[in-house]
Amino acid sequence: MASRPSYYLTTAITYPNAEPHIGHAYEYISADVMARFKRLDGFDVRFLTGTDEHGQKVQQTAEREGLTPYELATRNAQAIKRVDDEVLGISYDRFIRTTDQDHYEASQAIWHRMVDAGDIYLDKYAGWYSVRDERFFAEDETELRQDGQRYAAETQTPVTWTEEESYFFRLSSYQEKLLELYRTHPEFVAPATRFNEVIRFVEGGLEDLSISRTTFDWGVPVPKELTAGETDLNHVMYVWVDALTNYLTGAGFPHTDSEEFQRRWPADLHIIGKDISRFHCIFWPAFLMSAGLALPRRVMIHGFLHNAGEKMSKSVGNVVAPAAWTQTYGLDTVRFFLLREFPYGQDGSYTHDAVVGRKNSDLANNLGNLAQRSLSMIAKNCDGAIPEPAELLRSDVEIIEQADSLLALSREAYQSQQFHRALERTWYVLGEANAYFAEQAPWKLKKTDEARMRTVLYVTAEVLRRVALLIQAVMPTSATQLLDALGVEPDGDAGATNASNVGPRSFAAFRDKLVPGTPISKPQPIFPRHEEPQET
RNA sequence: GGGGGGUUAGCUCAGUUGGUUAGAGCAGAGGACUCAUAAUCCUUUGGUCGCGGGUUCAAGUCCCGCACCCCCUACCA
Repeated sequence: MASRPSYYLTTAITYPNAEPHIGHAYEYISADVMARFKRLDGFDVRFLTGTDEHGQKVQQTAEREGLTPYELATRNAQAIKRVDDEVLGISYDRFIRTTDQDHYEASQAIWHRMVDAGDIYLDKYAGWYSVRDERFFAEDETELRQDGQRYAAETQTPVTWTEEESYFFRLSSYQEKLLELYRTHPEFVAPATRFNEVIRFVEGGLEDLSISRTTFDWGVPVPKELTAGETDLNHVMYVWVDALTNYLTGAGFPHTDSEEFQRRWPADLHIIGKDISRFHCIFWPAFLMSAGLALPRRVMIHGFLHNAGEKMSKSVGNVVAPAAWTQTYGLDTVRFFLLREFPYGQDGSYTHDAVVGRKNSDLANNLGNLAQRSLSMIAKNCDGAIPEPAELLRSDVEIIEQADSLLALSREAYQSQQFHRALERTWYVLGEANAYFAEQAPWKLKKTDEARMRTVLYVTAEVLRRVALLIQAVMPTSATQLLDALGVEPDGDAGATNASNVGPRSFAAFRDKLVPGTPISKPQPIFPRHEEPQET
């Protein structure tokens, strides 16, 4: 167990102020696929997801609804967890809440470390504040109008000069260190276009960062022993200090000597959306450098999903709930579609026709039908058991070798989260397998050369087994059904836990072979075509 | 305003350091087969590579200009 390499990955934690939509599901699913793939590949995986519950908005919403902030956060966190559990089948190892007790300890501990490093100081945050927008604007983002009042150019709201006591983090002193990090670790952020934006931003100069608030109290308190003698005000941490630290909490911080922390930190992968790349690619490594902690190995920034090219928004009314999709198309289809259709890291535009196209063409026709036709022939013509192959011919060896190549190719693609590449190549091989099957025409061989027929059916089943192993991460339920249908010994859980590290359904068994004589049952279609609901 | 990216078949996109007749999938057309989920296989229609110049023996691929589209330009999560 301990000898297996660790793989620690995280999603962003969600701010629980709205129902999760398909864009959230995209992040959870892609991280889940990554986690399952690594577990199936023998890694000791830890997969963290959860909710970011502090901040002024939660506090205000709670007040409006007559709840305490914690009650509101709990209610909404449960709604998100329910989507993970009941709608999307997310195999997280811990659902972390930033209100968890150990997270308070972790947040205060990293703050302590940054103070010890001399990177935190008390000052005043001053700027043009818009009460209506609840945010500050820079001088050049405002305009003085005829009425003598200053307005925010972006939102047209009046602003007033406001000074507020705040602790600051010496971000400015990390500019060169960050650039050095980017230079020496080109794999630290992907995709490259996002990374370039980050680099250019840092090159443009960094100002110190305000990292505490005194105007509300729903947050992790800055330890009193650290503020004594400096201020009488109660400071809570700026939410991003608290939020980012969840990744450390999930690894056992602040117990840096613990076996858990030693094993899990640094994280191998943070999966995030493009809206929060700055926090993860600039602030986060700077905080960690200050705290004397190792940096995560990679930040992967996924794109946003658009509904038929339009941004999802409540006002337009085109927001898709994950459950609406899984009910319409099926969970495995949704998972497959999201990873196959869009290059990970780019924005994607979905339509009903696009989902149905993938479901019918890729799943039902190319994969489902190949399984159904080959397994049906085995059930009817081979005494209902995996047949014994005769000597393999060149064409047999070639298709087996193509299937074989998919493991290395998938590993490489997953290593850089190029999910679509792995799937694209897998379906190319399935196309080759369909051509092989048609060319060999086992239904004709049945009348002329039964031994050859058995060989063709065996080879086809063997290709299907390897494909099924690999796609467990993407479509755990369907792939499990396919492996069942192929008579592969039941084992593991399609990557849901480390129980999938070894055994006949792990990647360790990729080059094993189907055992002739293993009985199979009469096949049932695993990937049905899409049926439009009856119009009435 | 400044910086960056994009514009290739009906649709979604690949196109390496410039080099022979510009590719894939889906959709469309024709044929084959009948094991299979009206699935599969074979063949095939379809592109002035946004527009205009330029460099070069040779440009989708480099340079300049133009037109649209998108992203970034710090403290809302």
